[in-house]
Amino acid sequence: MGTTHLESVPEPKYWHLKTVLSEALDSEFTVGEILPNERELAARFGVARATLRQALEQLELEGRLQRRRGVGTTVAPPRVGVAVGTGQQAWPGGGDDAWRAVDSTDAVPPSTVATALEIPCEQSVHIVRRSRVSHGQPVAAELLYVPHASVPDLSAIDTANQAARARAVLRELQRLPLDTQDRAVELGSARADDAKELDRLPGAPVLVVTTRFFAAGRTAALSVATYRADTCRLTFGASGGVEIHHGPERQAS
Amino acid sequence: MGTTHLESVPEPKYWHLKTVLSEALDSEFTVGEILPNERELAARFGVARATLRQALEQLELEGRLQRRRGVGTTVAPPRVGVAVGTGQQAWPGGGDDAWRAVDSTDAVPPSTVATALEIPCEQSVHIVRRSRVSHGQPVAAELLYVPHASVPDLSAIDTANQAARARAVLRELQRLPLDTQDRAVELGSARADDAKELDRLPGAPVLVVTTRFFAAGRTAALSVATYRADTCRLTFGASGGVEIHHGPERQAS
DNA sequence: GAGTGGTCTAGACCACCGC
DNA sequence: CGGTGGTCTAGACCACTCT
Repeated sequence: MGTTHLESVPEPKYWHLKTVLSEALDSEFTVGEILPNERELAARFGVARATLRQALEQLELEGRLQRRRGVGTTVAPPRVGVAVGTGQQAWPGGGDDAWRAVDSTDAVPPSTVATALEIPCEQSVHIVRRSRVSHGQPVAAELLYVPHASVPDLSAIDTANQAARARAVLRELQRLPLDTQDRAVELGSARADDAKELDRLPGAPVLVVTTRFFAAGRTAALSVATYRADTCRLTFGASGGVEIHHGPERQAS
Repeated sequence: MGTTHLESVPEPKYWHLKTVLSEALDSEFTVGEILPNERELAARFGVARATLRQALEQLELEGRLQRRRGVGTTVAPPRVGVAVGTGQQAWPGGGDDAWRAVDSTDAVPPSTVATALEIPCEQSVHIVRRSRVSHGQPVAAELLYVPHASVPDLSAIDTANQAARARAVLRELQRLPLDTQDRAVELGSARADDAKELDRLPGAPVLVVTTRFFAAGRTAALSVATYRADTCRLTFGASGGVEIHHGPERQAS
């Protein structure tokens, strides 16, 4: 009959495209190089632009590409390892801290945060915004929620200078004896304000790191940090982390 | 003059749709409930199906929805906390381990893995496959790469019984004195085989946890575990983790 | 077989960047 | 201004699951 159903499970075009592009990136392109534009690439591969974009989207998700509106699509450098937990427990804002305090406000947190802090809903807390830069690129934005009870001696603050206010909250926090902390990592999408800070579009994939700080038998602070998922590899433990992934794949038989 | 440019920055339709749907999920739906199908939803909101799908995709990415071909779209339960690091260091396969050994082969690993293991390219290693189930759902698939040098006493193995072979490798590994380990978490997309194991489509977003085990001054083993990003929240540290996120958002002013 | 989500097309217009 | 990626449309067909 001739029709030896070669592909009883034909893989989707965009999936095949992704593989082809991925191999081309390994062999024919260098980091930072700009690719042909989407319309041309689509024509070259004989697919609709939407299909090509589906492949590009995945490659961007995997940190292989970087796309910027009005500019073009470039080959991304390998993900930067970003140290998240050094092993020992520490308050935010300590000596070797990679963060920069931006400002601080006093507001009612989302109800989910209030629950985690074990405080009543509608009760306001200090909200410290911080940002983190690595290799010249913004990689993370953080909201640190600190109940008033955790920093009782914070008084007569200069409300005008927001950055100073933020630093004052962090300084007061250091004086508490830190008991333990725990951490969770999950996938999320960037809210509008985070996206702006991370130089991405709203909805961009981010890794959300939630850290709870315990002191004096209470939850003394809660940090919600959103990292750019396309450019970051979060590392835990002593050393710098592992350099793995995407590369000429040789499948285990 | 009536045109007081209400929306000088008109947010995209799919973004607005996502917000509307998200609020509807909070108030009008219960976990497990199935939503109207995509064609109907698109008609109801007066948008093209592709646009609706863009909103659904994001909600699925955030763990709010679960979509299954041939079945429908359902409201997802909150993400399950999955303990990844207990704080203390331990070999895989130890007593309280949540993993199930599947099988083991002997093959040449990808070059990136060979580099991390500090072994020559083309040198074969033990590759142990394991899978992890939580609340009755598969949540992770792992490939554990073990150089032959790390398990020298592994001899006369029953090559027929793959699962037994896997357990034998893990057992031998326990006898090594573990020095340290380090860990990295990054976003990836599921390879075809992982996707099958995780009951997802290829390309589904996953959290890739790479763990390096050091013993006797060498990298004694390397684990690459892929977790379903839509259903999992990876927790580190002692307790079960934090329950945060997506919920009626009250923005800090 | 009926109904679902997944893929794909060929177009259009918009928002943004750099010249 | 021209060129880029981002959004959106209205259709079509396919792969899958359930009954």
